Amino acid sequence: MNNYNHKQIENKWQKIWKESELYKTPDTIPSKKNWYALSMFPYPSGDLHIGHWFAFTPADAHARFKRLEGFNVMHPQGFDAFGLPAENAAIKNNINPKKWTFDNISNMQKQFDMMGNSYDWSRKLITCTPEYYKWNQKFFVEMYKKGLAYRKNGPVWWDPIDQTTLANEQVVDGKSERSGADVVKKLMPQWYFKITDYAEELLDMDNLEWPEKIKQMQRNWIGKSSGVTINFSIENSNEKISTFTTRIDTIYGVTFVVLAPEHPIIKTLSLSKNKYVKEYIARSQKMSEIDRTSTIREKTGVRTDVCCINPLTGEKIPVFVGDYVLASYGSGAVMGVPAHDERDFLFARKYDLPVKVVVSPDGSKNFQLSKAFTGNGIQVNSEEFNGLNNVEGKEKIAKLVEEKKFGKKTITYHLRDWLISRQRYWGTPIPMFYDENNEIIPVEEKYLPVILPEAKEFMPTGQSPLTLDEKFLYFDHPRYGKLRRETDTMDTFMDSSWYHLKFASPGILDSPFKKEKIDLWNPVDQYMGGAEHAVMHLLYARFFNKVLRDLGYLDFDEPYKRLFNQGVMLARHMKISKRNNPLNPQPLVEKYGTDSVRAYLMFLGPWDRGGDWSDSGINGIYRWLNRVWDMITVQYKEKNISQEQTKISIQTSNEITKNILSDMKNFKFNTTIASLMEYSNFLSKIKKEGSISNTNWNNSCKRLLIHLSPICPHITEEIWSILGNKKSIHLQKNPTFDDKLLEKDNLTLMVQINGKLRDQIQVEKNAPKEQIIDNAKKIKKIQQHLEGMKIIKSIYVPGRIINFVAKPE
RNA sequence: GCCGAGGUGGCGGAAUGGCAGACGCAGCGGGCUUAAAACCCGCCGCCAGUAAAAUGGCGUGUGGGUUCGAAUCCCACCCUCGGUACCA
Repeated sequence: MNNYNHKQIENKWQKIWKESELYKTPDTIPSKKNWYALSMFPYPSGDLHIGHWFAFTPADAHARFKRLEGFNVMHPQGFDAFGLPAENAAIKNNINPKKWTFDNISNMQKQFDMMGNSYDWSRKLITCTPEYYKWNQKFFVEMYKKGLAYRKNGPVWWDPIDQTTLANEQVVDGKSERSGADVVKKLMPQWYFKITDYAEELLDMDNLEWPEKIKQMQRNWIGKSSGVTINFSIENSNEKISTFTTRIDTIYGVTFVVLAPEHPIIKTLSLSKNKYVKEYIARSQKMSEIDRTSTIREKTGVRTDVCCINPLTGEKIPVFVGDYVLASYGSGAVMGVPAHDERDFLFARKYDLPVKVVVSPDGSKNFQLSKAFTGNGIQVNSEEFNGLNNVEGKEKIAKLVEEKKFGKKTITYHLRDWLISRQRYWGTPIPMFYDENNEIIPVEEKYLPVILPEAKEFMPTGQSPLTLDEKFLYFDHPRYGKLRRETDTMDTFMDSSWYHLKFASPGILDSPFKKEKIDLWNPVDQYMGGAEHAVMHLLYARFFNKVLRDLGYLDFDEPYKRLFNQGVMLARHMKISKRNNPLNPQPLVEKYGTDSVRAYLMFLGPWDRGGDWSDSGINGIYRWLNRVWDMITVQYKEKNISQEQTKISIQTSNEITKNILSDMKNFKFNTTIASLMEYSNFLSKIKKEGSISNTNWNNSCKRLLIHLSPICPHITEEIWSILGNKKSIHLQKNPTFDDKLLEKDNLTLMVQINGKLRDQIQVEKNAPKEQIIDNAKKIKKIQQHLEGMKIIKSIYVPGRIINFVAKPE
């Protein structure tokens, strides 16, 4: 028999699978249920590195496993092809972004082939093609007509390196998530999607089988908080300052009110006539957003010339401007309660403002504070509410505020509307016209797609490069005459918000997708990808699903039924250079083969944990696959068939299958492989002895191969065909197990004294408790340890342990 | 600060109330070989003990607790990673 030649085998089978269209998925197969296995599609950056392998090959193994379980599995792949890197490459190397993107795609697709994944490439999609982005545009127009897309002049995050605007989510620590630049706020007209309309529904994730961690992150991001909006009237004015608070129970403790520097009332009341106020506001606007939002920074502010009135007490309260108050949250103004809010406490101390305790932990009025007391307690100094628990106080005071029309209960969210427009070239053109009065006219469907024209100039200027294209910019409309086009393009998260639908319905040109096909496959049964998309892609896709539902395209509420996040593959302590790139899997594939690389990535540890990449240890996997190859391809010879070994081998086989079926289901590839290694070690011992029949041997080998096939699809397919099987191993069914066969006649029980292991004992399956305990007591070693002791209790847990609790006599 | 995950041999990790360290890497000893690689066999937590064994003690970040019994459950703390942060 030949030696294991991974290179030849992998080439051979990849070619055969392609030619026979083994992984092409029909929409339905009678008697099979559909299963949609989706990996988050990649950005075509140029090369697939080991991180991509870590994301995609275990996902493929899981999809293959579902196939063995008897599902009709669709496992598609495509390219998230719009985005900045293409444009940056264009600027840097003077390459056409389209060419750059498509070159990368063809290169990456070759690398994808090397992985041996079971992709149905007939469903491939590339988001930068007009056939795809046309539907972005159609959806956009429909959303506009429903009031879900709107244009607003607003303060937006501006990335000075990428020269474009960013959504809230794309700003991390005051820096651009993409470029790393310090972002600044700019006032510009922008397009938004009204994701906030769906905030409440997005919070409902009870029916999602997602990691709790991701759900929690989304909940935090949406940031629901309920409280009361209460209005403070201003002395000698008809204006009111409305403030939002979650602690209406502390209303009697308000000793000042703080406005955000951007608060509109500052203008209305001409508060900046006061030169200190004017200077303060000017200074805070110059300050970078990172400095302003730094929590370590001292809270500062400036006193204005006006006072307002606490509607409940009638007290006169000074009004400040302070940059620790954010214009974009709540109502842009807060009531200052220094006794019960950390920030207000620091502010009050700095400006020597009174601190009035209204909630006290023990109910005493003269409770002394060294810092704010933010816990629950008893209302004091709160007029008619004194003596109440503040939780109750909160309810009662809120009721009073509503009755007296001082304000009303309010719910606010941290979530802001999704900023969708980008002043960049390589994206979906936003399908809108403007007439001479700057009135917005959506592009009619017959004029879609608005084709992204070829461009020559990509230098970021703050305006979309499309502005420079006169031919694109103006349109002679039969009804409206000469119209100017919108030149902004869409955020690429638009593309990934519905791509999973397109996979289910490929090749359709007259509509985004066919509903009958969508319903066959969606929602996605198993979505797999990195946790870095927890609050962006995954939230947008959920929002978009609900929008499409409300537009009548879909009937279901959520796009991804189950989600699994693989961990991050780090490459620390390693220099990445083009010549010697430790992240490039190609040399490993050359040396050990795809199957070894796949198995090694899955063997490293739990998939959701990730780890520091190192290839030490892959040789162990390679050696093992070689042993499996030799063991099965070299003829088995019966020698002395033993009933005992036959029984053990059947037990072992059943046990292994039971473990593997459960581990594979739960993405525990590492323990699956460990079980397979154990099984092959066991079989190789059997082979040396020749102690089971040929039939049993063959069945065991088949079992091993089928279990291994999702992880190592090539070697298993080759051995499978060497064994004479005509139909692909990837079209087989999982081996089964029988719980009855797992029961053993004799068990080994551990014997403990006071919880310390002292010896073990063989017992018969159905032996009575008393007899077992009695026998255990008689063991020599146990007797030795019990010398001078008295057994006060004997514990017997069937199938597990015996424990004697003993004391000195 | 807050939310979440985690801390186990030289390394990756296994065990989620009952044999700690499965499986593998590295290492050590031996076989095969003129030799090396490959391959095969054996050993491999720490300390004490022994000619070698036997054997005993200790041991899952730290300290306490629950339990006949804890890596696993509870409390407090320390550290690492991920997320988030003046959200009123």
